[in-house]
Amino acid sequence: MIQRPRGTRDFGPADMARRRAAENAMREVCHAHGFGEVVTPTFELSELFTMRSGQAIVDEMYVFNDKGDREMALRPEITASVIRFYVNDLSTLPKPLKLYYVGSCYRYENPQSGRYREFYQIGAELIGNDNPETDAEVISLAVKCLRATGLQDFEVRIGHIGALKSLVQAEIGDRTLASEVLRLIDKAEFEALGRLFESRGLSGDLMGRVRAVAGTKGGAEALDDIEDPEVKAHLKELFETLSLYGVDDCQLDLGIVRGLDYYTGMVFEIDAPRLGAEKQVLGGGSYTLSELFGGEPVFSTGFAIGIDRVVLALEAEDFRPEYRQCDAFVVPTEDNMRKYAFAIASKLRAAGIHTDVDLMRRSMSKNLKYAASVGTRYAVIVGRDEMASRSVTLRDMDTGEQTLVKADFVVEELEKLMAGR
RNA sequence: GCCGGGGUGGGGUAAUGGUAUCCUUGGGGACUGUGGAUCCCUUGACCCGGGUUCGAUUCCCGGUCCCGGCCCCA
Repeated sequence: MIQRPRGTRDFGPADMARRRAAENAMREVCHAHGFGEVVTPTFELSELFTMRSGQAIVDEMYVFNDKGDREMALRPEITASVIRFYVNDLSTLPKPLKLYYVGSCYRYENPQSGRYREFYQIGAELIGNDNPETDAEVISLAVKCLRATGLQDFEVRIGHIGALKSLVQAEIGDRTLASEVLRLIDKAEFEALGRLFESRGLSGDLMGRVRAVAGTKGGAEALDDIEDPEVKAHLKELFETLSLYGVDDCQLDLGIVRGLDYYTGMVFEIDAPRLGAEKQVLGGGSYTLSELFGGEPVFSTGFAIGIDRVVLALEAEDFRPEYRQCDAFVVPTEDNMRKYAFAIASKLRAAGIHTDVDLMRRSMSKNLKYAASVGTRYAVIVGRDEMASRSVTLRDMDTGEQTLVKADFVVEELEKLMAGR
């Protein structure tokens, strides 16, 4: 037996029905917001990702040399590919350019709850601006995607890198040191931060100001505590616009740095508290990447949702839609009725009704048992009597109620019955 | 990379230093127009490798995978 690779999963029909339901709900919301789908390669030149995130991430990527000795990597995320695509081919499209994507990503990490080596993301990028209404559009899209899946229990935290970045970079000339400080702030490791400040002879006064800014969090009322006037005005307008979109209950959290150098303004994260250690289901913010890949500088705002974690969170909320393989199962009562059964099945299928028919040459009772065990809603029984009157018997598998209907109207009758339930 | 807990048919389980229990599921049959029942038959398992032993599924070591946590999280 061949084992499945570590950190990967197989999904059966019932799992996929649930996953696709969540995915399709989110796709619909993206389209409703005017975002168009893009697909980019599953693997890229590994340079694309190291340019963005540094050489260190090679350890956490699936990297390999292809037969032409090019260094490739399975994508660990999709934003870089989308921006590469934009810079290469889409940069002359009218702005704002609104793109979304769905796909698998790969990271060589140790699997645990909600963390896999192959996982699935849906994300969106709005290319062209970083003003408050753009941020609101993107956050609102993110929240509505999650709501559309049926998820109820999640927390939106919104921050702005500008506040900390400008403070730290203005006070610390050394860029490396500054980004180290930002990293520790992101981790909320204030003891380590204190030690760093001490060893590098930085003033305790700055430390206090950093802590004050990073500790600025709370509901919309906390917006008044923001010192940086530009950040305050930006976030105030953002929160107001979000409210117009019906997105309230967002938390302000200026401690979010998202561990990255390339975010430039608003950053946001969404957690599903019912999940375990890996409870973040979404991360995003505004950034500039295009010039890194050789394009004109342009602001983008985007996010990525971890589909796997959304599905886990839905399960934690006991949201498990019923899965039905088929709506109708055509049952011949005896062997010489099988051809009639195929004709009826064909008619139902042509009408788009999810239909199964006996292929095992089983007896009527075994067929009914099979139809019940796979959760079919209606058995369509065809036999000598039905054929004689050009009819079929529809049996509701839950109630046992049966009706004889003309074969010519079987589609309409079934649709009527299904709509009535 | 590190730590803890696990690994018996497809799923769920029991026992055991002498190759394995029960339930469920799958396949078939009886039955023959509602038995979606009932009865019968049947397929199918000790994660992998090494060690100890006359003999290992059981004990020991290593690996692997799963579950959870740390680190990390673009």
